[in-house]
Amino acid sequence: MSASAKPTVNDIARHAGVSLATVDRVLNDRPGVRSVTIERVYKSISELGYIRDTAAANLARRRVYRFKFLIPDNDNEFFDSLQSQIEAQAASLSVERTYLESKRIAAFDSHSVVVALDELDPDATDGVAVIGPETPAVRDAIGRARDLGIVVVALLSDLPSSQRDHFVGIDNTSAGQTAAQLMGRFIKADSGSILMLTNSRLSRDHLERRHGFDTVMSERFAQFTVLPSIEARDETELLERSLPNAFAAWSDIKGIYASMASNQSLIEFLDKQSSKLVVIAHELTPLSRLALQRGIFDALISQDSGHIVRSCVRLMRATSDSVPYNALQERIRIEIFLKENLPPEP
Amino acid sequence: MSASAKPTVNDIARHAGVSLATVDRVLNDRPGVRSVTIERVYKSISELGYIRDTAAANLARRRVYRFKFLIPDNDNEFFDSLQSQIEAQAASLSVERTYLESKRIAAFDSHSVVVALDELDPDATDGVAVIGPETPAVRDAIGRARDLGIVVVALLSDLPSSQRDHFVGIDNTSAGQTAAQLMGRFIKADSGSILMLTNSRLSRDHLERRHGFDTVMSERFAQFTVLPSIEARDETELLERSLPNAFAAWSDIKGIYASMASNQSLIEFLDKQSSKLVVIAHELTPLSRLALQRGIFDALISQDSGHIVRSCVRLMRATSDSVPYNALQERIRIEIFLKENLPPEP
DNA sequence: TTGAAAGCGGTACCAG
DNA sequence: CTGGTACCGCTTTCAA
Repeated sequence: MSASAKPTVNDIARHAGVSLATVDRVLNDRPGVRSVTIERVYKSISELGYIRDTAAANLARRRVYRFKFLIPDNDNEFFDSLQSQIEAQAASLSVERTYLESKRIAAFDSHSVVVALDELDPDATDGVAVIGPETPAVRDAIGRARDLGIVVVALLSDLPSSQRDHFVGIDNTSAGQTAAQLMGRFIKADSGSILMLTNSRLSRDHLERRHGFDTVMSERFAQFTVLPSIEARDETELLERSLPNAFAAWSDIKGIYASMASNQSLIEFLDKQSSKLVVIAHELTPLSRLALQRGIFDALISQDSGHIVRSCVRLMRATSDSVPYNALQERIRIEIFLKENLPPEP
Repeated sequence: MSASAKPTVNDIARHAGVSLATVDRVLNDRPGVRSVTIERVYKSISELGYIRDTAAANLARRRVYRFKFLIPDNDNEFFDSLQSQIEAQAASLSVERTYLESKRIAAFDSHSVVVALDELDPDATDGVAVIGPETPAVRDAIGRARDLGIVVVALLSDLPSSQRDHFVGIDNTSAGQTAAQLMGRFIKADSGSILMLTNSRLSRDHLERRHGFDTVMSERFAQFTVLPSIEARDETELLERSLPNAFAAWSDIKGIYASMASNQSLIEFLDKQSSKLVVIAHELTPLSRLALQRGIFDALISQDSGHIVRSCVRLMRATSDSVPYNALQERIRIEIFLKENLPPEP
C-alpha cells in the first residue's frame, strides 16, 4: 500500500479529465451529469483510492447539526445527569458545528412527548433523541418527525414498534438478568423473598428488567421468591406507603432490586431498617454512589450517561449524513459497580 | 449568549484593526509582534468570544499525526485484541490524518522496550504508547523520547517514575479489590484458600492487583487464606507444573484469581477439575468469554481495548497540540462481566 | 451537461 | 514588525 499523499478531488478531476465541479456533482450524486461521465469519475475514484475529507467538506458546506433531547421532567437523578452531560458536551461540540439542546417534558405522559415531537421545526432540527413510553400516539408522532426528515433516536427505553432510526441504551433484559445473578449469589440465606421496585410498570425498560430478573431467579435461584413489582411514581409514595407495607406483608425479605433510578426514599427507608438486606439498584448517581460506599447498596447496574450522549450525537450525525457508523462503539455497556470499582468522583 | 455566527479570524482581524497574518501570529504565538498589538488581538479574541476551528486549522496546516504502539509479543489474547483495535481504528483515523502503527516487542524485556523507544524517528513520530516494565533503563529511554518532542503514554501498566505524559489503563489496585469483593461474596464455603495466578511478578500492574486483592480479602473476608502468587511466564509451565503442584500442596482451594490475561491453560486445567471453584479472571477475550458462558469462569474484570486505543489517540493528539482534553472521558473503567451482561460477540 | 472561480476558517510565505 | 495573498480539500453559485 503506497502510503503516499492521499488523492484529493483535484487529483480525480485531473485523472478523469473533468472539472472539479463535475467531480463534486458525482460525489454528492447531484443531477446534471451524463452517465458516461459519472462512470469515468467513479473509475478514477476507485483507481486512485480516493477518500473524502469530511472535515474539509463540512467546512466548505458550513454544515451545522442541530439536535434536541427530550427528557422527562420528573425527579430522577439519572435524567439530571443526562441533562448535565448534554450541557457539558454542547460546549465542546459547538466547535464542531454541532448544537445540542435539551428539553424536559412531562413525565409518564405520552401526550407531552407527542406535542414536543410535533413542535419540532424540521428546518432547524436535524435529529431528536426521545425518552418516552411505547404508545401508538408516540409511535405516530415519531413517524411524522421522520417524514419531515428528522432523525429519531429512542433513548434508554426502546420504541421498536416505531420507525425510530436508532435505539441508544442498554439491553434491559440482560440488565435484569445481571441483577438477578448478583442477587442470587450475594444473598447468604437459603431462602426468602425478594422485592422489586419500579417507577412505572408501563415503561418497556421496566418490563424487560423484570422479565430478565425473573428468568434468572427462577432458573438458577429457585430457592428465592420474587414478589410482585411495587410501583411508585413518586418518591413520597414509596417511602411512606409502599415500602412499609411490603415489609409488613412479607417478613422474609432478603433482597431488594430497585429498577428505577430515584433512590432517595429507598435509602432513607434502608437507613432506618435494622436487618441488612442485599440491595441492587440502577444508575450511578451522587446518591447511589454514597449508598454504595456506605454499604447500604451492594451493587449498581448502570449505563454511562456521557457515552450515551456521545453515541446519540455520533449516530444522529452519521444518519443525517447517511454515512456509516461503528456499531460496536455505539453499543452501551451494562456496567456493574461495586464499592471497589467505583470511578473517582467527577 | 448570542448564539449568532461564531467569530472567525477575519472578524478579530477587523475588530482589532490588524491583518489576518498578525492574528495568526498571535494565535500561534509566533514571534514578531509588538506586545501592544498582541494585547489588542487578545482583547478582541476575548471580546468576540473567538474559538479556533481546529478542523480548518489542521486542513490549512496539513497537519498529520503519527503514533506508534509498542506491545509485548508474548502469547496474550488481550494484547492481540489491542493490536487488532489499533489496526481497525487506523483505517478510520487515516481520514482524520492520524496514522497508527503498532509494533510487537520482546515481552518481559526491558531492553527491547528501550531499543524500540530509541529507534523512534522524532521527525516521523508524534507520540508513542508503551507497555513496559518499570525499570530505570525504560525510565531513561522515555526521558530521551520526550526530550525529542515525542509524547509518551504508559499503557495498561503505569510508569509513574518516568516522565510519561499520560497513563491509559485501569487502576489496578481497585481492580484487585473488585476481584476480591466478588470472590469473597461468591464463595459459599466458610473457609478455604484462594490461589492467585500471574504472568510476571515483576510488572507493576500485577503488584497492584495483588495488593488490592489482599487488602479487601483480609479486611472483609478474613476467613479465607490467599496463597502466594503463582507466576507462570508461559502457558505450558502453568498447565503442566504450577497448577497441579498448587492443588497437590493445598487441598482446600476454593477460588482462583487469575490476574494475567492468557487463560488457555487455566481453562484446560479447570475442565479436568471435578470440584467447582469460584474463578475470576481478567480481560474479555474469545477464550474468556467462552469460559464465562460455560460457567468455568464466574466473573471477568476487564477494560475496553477499543476505548483504550481511542483514549491514547485523543490524549496524544491533544498533548501534541498542547490543547486541553476531557479527563473524564479518558478514564478507563474497570468493567465487570458476568455471563448475563456479556456484550454480544463482535 | 459542464467548467471557472469564489469562498469556508485557517496557515504561511514573501514583501515591505 | 506588519500586511498581502496563495493555498488546504471541498462545495457552490453563475455562466457558458
